[in-house]
Amino acid sequence: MKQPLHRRQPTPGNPRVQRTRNRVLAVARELLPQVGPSGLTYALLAERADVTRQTLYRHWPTRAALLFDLVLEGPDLGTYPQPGNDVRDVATAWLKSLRAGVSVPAVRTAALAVTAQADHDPDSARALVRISEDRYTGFNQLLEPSGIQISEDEFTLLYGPVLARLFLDRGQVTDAFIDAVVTQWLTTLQHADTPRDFQ
Amino acid sequence: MKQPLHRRQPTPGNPRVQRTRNRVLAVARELLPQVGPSGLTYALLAERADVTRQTLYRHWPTRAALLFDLVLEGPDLGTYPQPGNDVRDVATAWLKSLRAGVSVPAVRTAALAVTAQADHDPDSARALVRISEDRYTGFNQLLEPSGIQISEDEFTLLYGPVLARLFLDRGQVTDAFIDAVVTQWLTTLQHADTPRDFQ
Amino acid sequence: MKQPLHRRQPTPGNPRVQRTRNRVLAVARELLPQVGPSGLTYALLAERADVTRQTLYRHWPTRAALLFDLVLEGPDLGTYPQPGNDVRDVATAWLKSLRAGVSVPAVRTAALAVTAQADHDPDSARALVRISEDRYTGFNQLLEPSGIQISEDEFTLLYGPVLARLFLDRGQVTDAFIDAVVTQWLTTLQHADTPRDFQ
Amino acid sequence: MKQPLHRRQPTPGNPRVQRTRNRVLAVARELLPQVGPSGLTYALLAERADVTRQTLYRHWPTRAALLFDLVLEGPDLGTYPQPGNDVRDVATAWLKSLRAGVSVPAVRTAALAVTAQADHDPDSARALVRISEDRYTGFNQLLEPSGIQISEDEFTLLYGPVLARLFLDRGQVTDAFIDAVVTQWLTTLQHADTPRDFQ
DNA sequence: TTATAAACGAGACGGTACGTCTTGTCTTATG
DNA sequence: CATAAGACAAGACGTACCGTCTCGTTTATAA
Repeated sequence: MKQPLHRRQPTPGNPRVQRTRNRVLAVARELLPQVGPSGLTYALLAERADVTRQTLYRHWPTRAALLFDLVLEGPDLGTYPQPGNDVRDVATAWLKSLRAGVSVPAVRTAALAVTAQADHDPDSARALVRISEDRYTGFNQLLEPSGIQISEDEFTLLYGPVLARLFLDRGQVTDAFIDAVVTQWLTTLQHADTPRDFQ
Repeated sequence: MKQPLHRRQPTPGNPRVQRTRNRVLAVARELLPQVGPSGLTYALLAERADVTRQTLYRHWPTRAALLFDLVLEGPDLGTYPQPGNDVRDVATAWLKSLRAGVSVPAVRTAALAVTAQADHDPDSARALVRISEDRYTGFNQLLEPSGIQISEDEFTLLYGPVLARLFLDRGQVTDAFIDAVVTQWLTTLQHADTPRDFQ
Repeated sequence: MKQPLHRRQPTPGNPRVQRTRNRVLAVARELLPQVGPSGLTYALLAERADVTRQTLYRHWPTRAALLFDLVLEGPDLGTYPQPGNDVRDVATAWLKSLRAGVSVPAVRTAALAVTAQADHDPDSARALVRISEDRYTGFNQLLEPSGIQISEDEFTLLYGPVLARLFLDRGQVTDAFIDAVVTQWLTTLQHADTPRDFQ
Repeated sequence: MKQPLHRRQPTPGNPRVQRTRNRVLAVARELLPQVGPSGLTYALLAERADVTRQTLYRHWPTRAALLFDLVLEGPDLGTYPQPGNDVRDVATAWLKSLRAGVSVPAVRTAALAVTAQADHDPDSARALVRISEDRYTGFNQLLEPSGIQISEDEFTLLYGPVLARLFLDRGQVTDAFIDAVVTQWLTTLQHADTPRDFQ
């Protein structure tokens, strides 16, 4: 739990630095689902990535920093949802994209690890909040063509059931389930007066 | 990650054993929120509980086993929801009880830790599923006077937003938010035909 | 190294006590050469001899005590040397008997273990001296028919090379080597005046 | 008894390594006679030498390895015997040097410990044999000016009584005793034909 | 093209925790 | 009521990982 000394991190511009960084992250992504969050030690990662432990510390002074990068720089999923004016279509596409993202093992494991330690690690907590907000903002951007913007509470009503099913129930998220979520969620939007914040 | 040898655990009947067990769990509950899941080492716990590490291993051969006990034998919350025939009242009371339970720091931390390692530890995964099912069954029992029974999908629609708000958004769950969740959820129930499973 | 509490030892007369004692010693004799002196733990011995560790502690409060018994109550070798008036014959027979005794693995191992800790364990030192004196006295008794009695120094000159060869060189003690030792030793006796002590 | 993994040992050239190594050996030499062979735990040694246990394991993966170093790198005794052409003088001087060497408590204790476990530890056995052979070779080198070379059996006849007296009888080795040993030993040499091997 | 700064490899080290083992004592239940 | 079964404290074992600190060597950028 001791905070490591904050040394100067490698300059991101340097091509050698990028090479090292990308190689390590790739290996980490491959390794994480195999060995689990607690098994992804710097010792193992250094050995597999053909790098010195020292190099890892230079790039990611904290294990949390490494996990952030794994979550944030998840592999491109290609099917990023497009903006649209049909709210149902946008919400459905977005939930499916969320489902896809969380299904990538490395991202999934890293995200859960960050969440678990967020209560006792301010950095992790900050990262988590930032990710949440990014998601929220991004979704509202997708909704712009429809002229509708939703509140944070409504946003939670949308994605909450999906993530709960995946992480907590450890069950499948079928297309039917997504449909049900969206259907229910739309009724709420229709019933709501403006402003629709539940304070 | 190596699975420790499964030695014979202390006989639960023995009063000496119970004394030790309770004392350790109490100390663990106190310690966990302070030091975080990774900080709750057997070394520290042994020292604080005035017990040998060996004794800890006898009682909980795996760290996961200890975490289970922390989650399952959470402190009594007193306000356990009562069965009733008003679905809205039952659901609201149940969500508030869930909120209360997850607000106990030790339970909260332990639950998150178990969740995080469930992907790579079958024991944790099993425990998680069992907890989920217990919650589901318990809720339906509360609903019995109303003559209504809900599906697992509907159950997820109910509690998903609340836990997502707590764990992922790391935001507050206000009474108003709970009301909104329940209200939306009730519309789904009313719209649904029988059977209401979303397959 | 802590000196164990000295509890009351079992009464040697009790047949049950003897049964236990003999069984344990037999198992220990079998075990010792297999696992080595440091591997002969009370835990292992108790398990193999179907006895509680407590019982072992009652019989031999100290590990050294157990080793003594193993050395002193070595198995009967049958060919114990007979007294005689031919000094060469007696000495040769005695050396061969010594060689035989030390070749019993359990005795050999136990004796070496006792020797090694004699410097730091007064009990072991005392036991060692006693064994030495017994051997010395016994040998002189064998010599009585010949009318010759030897000094301790002369005794050491006789058996010293044999034990050195066995324990330190870790080489074979052939009959020819024993003959050479005895021959050389006899010249010393003949040259010596009376008293033949080298002070 | 399980053979510890043989990891790479520190590079002997490194001055930092030598510093550590020498400091530890010095402390061990001081400690060994005080606490005995079984009391010289890595835990104690690490504490006293202001070194981590891990460092000890890096340098001496086996306790036996440490003991070897203690025996082999015994402190210089200064009075190492000189070659000569008077066999009696050389033998006497060599025995006195042997007596001196074995009187150094640390060497004495370490040597006995190695001997005791030689039966069950091949490494110790090998080390013991090597030490024996070194002594034998060294003695014959001292004898070179005299034109005489002795067999291993004759060598054992020389040093056997001295070490037996010291280790087994636990008695004093006086100058007179050494004289007696040498005198007897010389008669054997004179009587012997060439070659003087007792096969 | 060469200096000069950085990133990196190699590896020793102090710490801390792990999971296991043995020891000697003490407690509990049982026959 | 004595004894086995076994829980416990104490502490060593051998291992693993962490975070730091040299000290050389390689690589990239700037002079």
